[in-house]
Amino acid sequence: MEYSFRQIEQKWQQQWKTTNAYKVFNDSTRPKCYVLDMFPYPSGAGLHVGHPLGYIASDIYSRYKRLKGYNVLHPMGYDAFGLPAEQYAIEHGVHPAISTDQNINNFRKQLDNIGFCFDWDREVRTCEPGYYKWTQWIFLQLFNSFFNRHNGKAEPISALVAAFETEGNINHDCPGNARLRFSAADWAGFTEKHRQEILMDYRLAYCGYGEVNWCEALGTVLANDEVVNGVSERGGHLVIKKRLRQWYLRITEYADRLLEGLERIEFSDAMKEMQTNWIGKSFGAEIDFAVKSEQGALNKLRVYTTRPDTIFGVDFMVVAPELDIVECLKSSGQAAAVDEYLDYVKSRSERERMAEKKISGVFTGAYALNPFDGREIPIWISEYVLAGYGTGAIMAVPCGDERDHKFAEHFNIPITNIIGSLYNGVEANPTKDALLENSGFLNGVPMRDAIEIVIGKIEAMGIGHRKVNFRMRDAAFSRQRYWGEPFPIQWKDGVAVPLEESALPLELPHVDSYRPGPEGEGPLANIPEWVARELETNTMPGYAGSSWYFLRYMDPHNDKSFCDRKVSDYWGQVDLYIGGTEHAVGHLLYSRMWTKALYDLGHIGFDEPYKKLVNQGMIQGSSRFVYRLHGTHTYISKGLLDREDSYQGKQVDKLHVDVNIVDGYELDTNEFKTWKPDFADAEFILEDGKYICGSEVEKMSKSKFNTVNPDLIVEKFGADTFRMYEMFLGPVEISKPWDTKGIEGVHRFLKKLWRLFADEEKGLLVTNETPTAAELKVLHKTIRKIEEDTERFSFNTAVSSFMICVNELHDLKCRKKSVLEQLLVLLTPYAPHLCEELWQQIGNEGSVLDAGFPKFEEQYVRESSKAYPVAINGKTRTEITITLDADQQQVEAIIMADPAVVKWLEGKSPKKVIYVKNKMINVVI
RNA sequence: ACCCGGGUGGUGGAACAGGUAGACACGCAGGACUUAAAAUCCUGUUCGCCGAAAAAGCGAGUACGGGUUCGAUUCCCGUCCCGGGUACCA
Repeated sequence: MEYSFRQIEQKWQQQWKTTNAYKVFNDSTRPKCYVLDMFPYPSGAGLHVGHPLGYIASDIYSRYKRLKGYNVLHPMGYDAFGLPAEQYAIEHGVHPAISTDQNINNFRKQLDNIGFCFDWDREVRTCEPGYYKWTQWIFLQLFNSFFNRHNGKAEPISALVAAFETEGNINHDCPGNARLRFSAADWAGFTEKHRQEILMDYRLAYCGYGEVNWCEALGTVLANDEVVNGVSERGGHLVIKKRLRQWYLRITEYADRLLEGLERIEFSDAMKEMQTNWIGKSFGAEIDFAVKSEQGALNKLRVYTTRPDTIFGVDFMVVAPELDIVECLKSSGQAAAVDEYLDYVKSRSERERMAEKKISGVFTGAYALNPFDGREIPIWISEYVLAGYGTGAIMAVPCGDERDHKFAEHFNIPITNIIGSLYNGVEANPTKDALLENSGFLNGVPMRDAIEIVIGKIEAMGIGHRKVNFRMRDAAFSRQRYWGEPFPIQWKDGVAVPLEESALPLELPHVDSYRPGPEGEGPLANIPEWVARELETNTMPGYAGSSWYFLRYMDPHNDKSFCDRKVSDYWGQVDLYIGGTEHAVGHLLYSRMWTKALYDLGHIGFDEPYKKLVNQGMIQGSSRFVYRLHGTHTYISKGLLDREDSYQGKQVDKLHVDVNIVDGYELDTNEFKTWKPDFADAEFILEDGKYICGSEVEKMSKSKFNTVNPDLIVEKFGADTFRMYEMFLGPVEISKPWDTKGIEGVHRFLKKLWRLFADEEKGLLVTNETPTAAELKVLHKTIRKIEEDTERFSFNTAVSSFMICVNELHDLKCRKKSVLEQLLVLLTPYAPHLCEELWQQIGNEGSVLDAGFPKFEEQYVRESSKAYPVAINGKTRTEITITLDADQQQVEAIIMADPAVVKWLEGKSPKKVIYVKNKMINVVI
């Protein structure tokens, strides 16, 4: 009886399917547990070994919770809309629906191979009308709502209209237009169109205008990372900023609640910090500075600052170059320089602008006047100030801000020191603790106090006011693309009119060409019938479907509602969410916002989607390289090279080679010759009879030939080995390169475990004898460790513990059923196939999936003494075994009698003996 | 540039609340079984010094430079390198 994993795994996968072993019901007397993986995008490249890392972790946790008696929801589906499928369609003419379908089938086959416990009856695909009907429905909920700042909640827009009719907007500041003020009478007098324009400025999903990266040559809008140095990545065409009509989500209204919610959820501190920084709440003031300019067209410059206390240290102003006011500021002398600089900035993406180390900027020729001492302050423009944040203009205080300091140094702007000796003339000091100097009426005042004093003063003078700002902007919610959800919106006389609920889903129509429409519109604008119906031609972005999918899994077939309220009340929040940090400030913020809005409107009973988040690290690729003598078919083994790029002084080209035809670092030269036609005539210069490849850690990607298909690993070693090996690689949250070379060890472990139960010739060896104390100690140590490690997602150390357990039981020659069968249950979440097989072989009824997690009993592992490390002055010198109940005096007496300690004391008497119970002893001389 | 994370033997990693650095594996070396190989089993394996070897011992050591502490991989300050994110990749 040998461990034939292939046969065993296929048998149980089939069996579990037949018995519906993973079907989950929405009602149960057992406590619920919802375990979710981040939604995968089904890419054409298929699954590589990096993808399943998180899925295996969540699968283990799900199975563990099931053994612990929970009703576990662990679903899977596909975030199926997206740019790559559309790009593929443009290049190959294949409809995205078809390629997406193929990709999904491929993904599914690969997933099935690994033996996950997903309830596939709950699969969802965002691109199916049955799903996106509800994405559209939720969009309409947002469209038909506004954020009531008085109670901090989303409410129906009808409530706002009612308020406008009776009192105007006196109690409801307009988020889209802060200065808007009207009375009930005004409202009554407005045209319907005007009213709708006003309401648009309140809606949670609204239409506005925004700048995009426009590439005229491609006729399309580009993502930031498709733009490199002002030109398109594909083709190198010029890219400029263009203003387009866009949909937005008013996520900024939720900024405070998104911050507050972080206190109630278990995300890592790093993740909370990233979200907090992204939201970027700051307290400061807006201050108006009088302007002295040649044109005289602008009388004040409004800046936002978090440090009004430094107002006497302002040495220059910086205005975002794209602000309209720049035109009014420039003097005739500076006009040429300003215009030239504006041209430069136009070609720069926001990312490039922020990443730029080189300091650039131009003086406008205008001055602002310090309201307190009348000093003339030159107004500059520079790309380091962005139009979208604050007022798009800052007051620069070089002695207190590093970027301002560098700018001043670069342009030789004199620096005013307002913090005395705390400024060293070389580096800015951003302290808030200095006593102000050179600061008029603020001299001698601590900066912290001065903040309030200045705000009070500018408010009294009517030249500014206290202001809370957020770095976060409203989320752009439309794409000029085909492969996304259509908006359920019609445009009538320039007014957006929502479709009736009964008209949903508004299905994505078929198109013959995926080319963009006219004027930067999406492909839908090319369809005459669509345009004739006055339907919105934008589609929703990738994160629309993924912002609420966790709700649909609860009730995936419901055609009356996105999710029945009773069902969402039962499942509630996701208890464990596993996914990568790359979603930190995108998906994770959007879905939190959607959840809050749905909660406010009474559709669900909780306002945070994910109770606990565990981040999974990336599995990187370990690329392999061959070295070709330039212009020949001769390949040089790595060890023979002089340098990476030269062999005996001649040039060598470094080429990626498929990692799958390399064993460790040794190339299979025969396979290499058949890999690509180019290499058929390859000749090799070997070292020690081998061709040794170079290596590098890179992102796993098809183009680098470093992807490894999990199918191959499963084929060779089995799914159970694959699952455990991925966990054994290291902590789930750490990124690491994939390397197959350690997998043998995990496979050997499973075979060794198998041999505890059975022998190839003799068959089953398990006995009904009573276990010894030593065996029970091993078992219970392992129960405790596995439970602890699984609870804290330390799967790599859990695998180690299993290995230790099996090694020890092997040394004890343990064949006792009562011990071994409990070990099987412990291991089931990690290696379900093998455990189910042996569970059945040793004569158990029913499935090991529901066997119940073993109970740890302390009595079997109790120790009475410990071998203490004894250090002299912090250096461990010897080890002495002492009973655990010894007290300080007893311990001192024992160690003073120890020859090793006596030797190290060299006749001196110790100053102090530090004794930490159950840890260590340190003798200080 | 900014925000977040990471850096420990030849390799992946362990050390969970500041207490024996290197668990568990891979690889490598030696041995057993075998005609041989595979599989399996046993022994050793941070580096340096001492030593014929074994045993024992000494010194150094967790990216680098400082600090706090009886004691630092762990806490604090600074530096370097790598990864993720920076708003239309998902």
